[in-house]
Amino acid sequence: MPHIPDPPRPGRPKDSTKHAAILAAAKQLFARQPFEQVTMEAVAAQATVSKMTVYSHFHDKETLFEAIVTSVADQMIGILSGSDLRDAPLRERLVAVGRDFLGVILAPGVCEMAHSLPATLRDNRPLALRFYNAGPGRVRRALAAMIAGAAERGDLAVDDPAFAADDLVSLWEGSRPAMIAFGLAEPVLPEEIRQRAERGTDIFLRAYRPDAGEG
Amino acid sequence: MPHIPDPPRPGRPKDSTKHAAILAAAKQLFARQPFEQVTMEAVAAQATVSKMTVYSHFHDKETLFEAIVTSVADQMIGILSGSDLRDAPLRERLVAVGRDFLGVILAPGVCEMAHSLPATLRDNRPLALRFYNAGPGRVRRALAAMIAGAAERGDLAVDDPAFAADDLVSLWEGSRPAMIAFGLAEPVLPEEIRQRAERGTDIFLRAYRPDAGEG
DNA sequence: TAGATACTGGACGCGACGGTATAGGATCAA
DNA sequence: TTGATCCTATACCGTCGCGTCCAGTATCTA
Repeated sequence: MPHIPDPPRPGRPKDSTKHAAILAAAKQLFARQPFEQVTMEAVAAQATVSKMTVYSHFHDKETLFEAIVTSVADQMIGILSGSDLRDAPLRERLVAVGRDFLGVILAPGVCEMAHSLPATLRDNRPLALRFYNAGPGRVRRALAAMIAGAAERGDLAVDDPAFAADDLVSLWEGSRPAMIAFGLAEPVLPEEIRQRAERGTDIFLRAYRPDAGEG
Repeated sequence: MPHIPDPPRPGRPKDSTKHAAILAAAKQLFARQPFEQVTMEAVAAQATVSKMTVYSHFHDKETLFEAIVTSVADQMIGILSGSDLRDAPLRERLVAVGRDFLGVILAPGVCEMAHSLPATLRDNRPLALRFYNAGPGRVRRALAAMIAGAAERGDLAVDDPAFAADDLVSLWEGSRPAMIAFGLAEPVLPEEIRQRAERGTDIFLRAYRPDAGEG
């Protein structure tokens, strides 16, 4: 996404801080309420900006929403593409990916939104796909590759790396995202994220360790 | 919930088939769209009933929604309270519970709704709690008890039965519910439910088998 | 048969919200 | 300074959906 460097137009330029403020306000509101319940007036008020300004930066409510989703997706990519640790032992690599993944998916703002997204995105397949591929999908693909490599080296006894990656992610998450979405649990602390990543990884390794004799 | 047997009132009695039709129509619509997008007119049309009739049976849109949630929750309880199989081997018992659970949670109508519920129920804790306790919560409690029993008998090496139950449910579900909610996958066939229940259970048993030496 | 209630269909009041219009002040480049 | 554009504030329009009212008809009990 190369940011075209403003072809110098006459008149007063747009205030990029307002743009950011609107984006931040919308992100916060969409995280709390589903699409229909977020009013453009509320976004404007939250950003301490006139409603007209909102419409001057984002033509549409849907355009604004898509900008949010895209932004979160990009943020996910940024965080998740860093965690690899080429030559650390397998467990450490998995735990690191798990920590990053949980850090994103359980973040105070993201988690609630992630669970109100489906309802809104069900009739917007392209955007839904993009979001999924930037977050959960990306992690699953990376994990499947790591697992396949470990299997070839004989470090894991795995039938299908994709299934195994799914298992690992599921063990990391547990019921936490659902509970948060239901409003039955508070957002997690970093300490719990670390514990979940380690616990899930250990259980995974125990289930798939080579001497378990599973084809 | 004992159904009070109609204190005989004068005049034409309410048509219970209409009541059921409204409930069914609403269940179908709420499964597809979030709360705000379902119009009472649509419910009436779907039930081939006048809008006024809808309001005569359910005072409110929220009342109707709560009736749906309650109905689904009761249905869950009905299905899930049957699966126990007192003296079958552990694996068979777990697989049976898993099949029932997945059958409910991945059912064509329930799964989509389950993922639009949180957004609607976040400001209705009691109802959210009731739903959770009737479905996922109930299963987790039952599983924790079964797992604790197996651990006492030495059939499993488990630190915390509640965590372990969480792991098992997570392995059963995988990413399927999320994918369906995002509209990126179709509702599942019974065959896949069986496979998931067995696969998840086997992986769980492998991770927690006693000779793995985990405290 | 009479009285009471249920169902239908259409019309409608009302509030909420997305989006537009307008007018006036602010801020930039030339 | 000028002209173009941005931002604000407010008023406004159109629509949509909830919930109600009403007049007419159907159905039940006594």
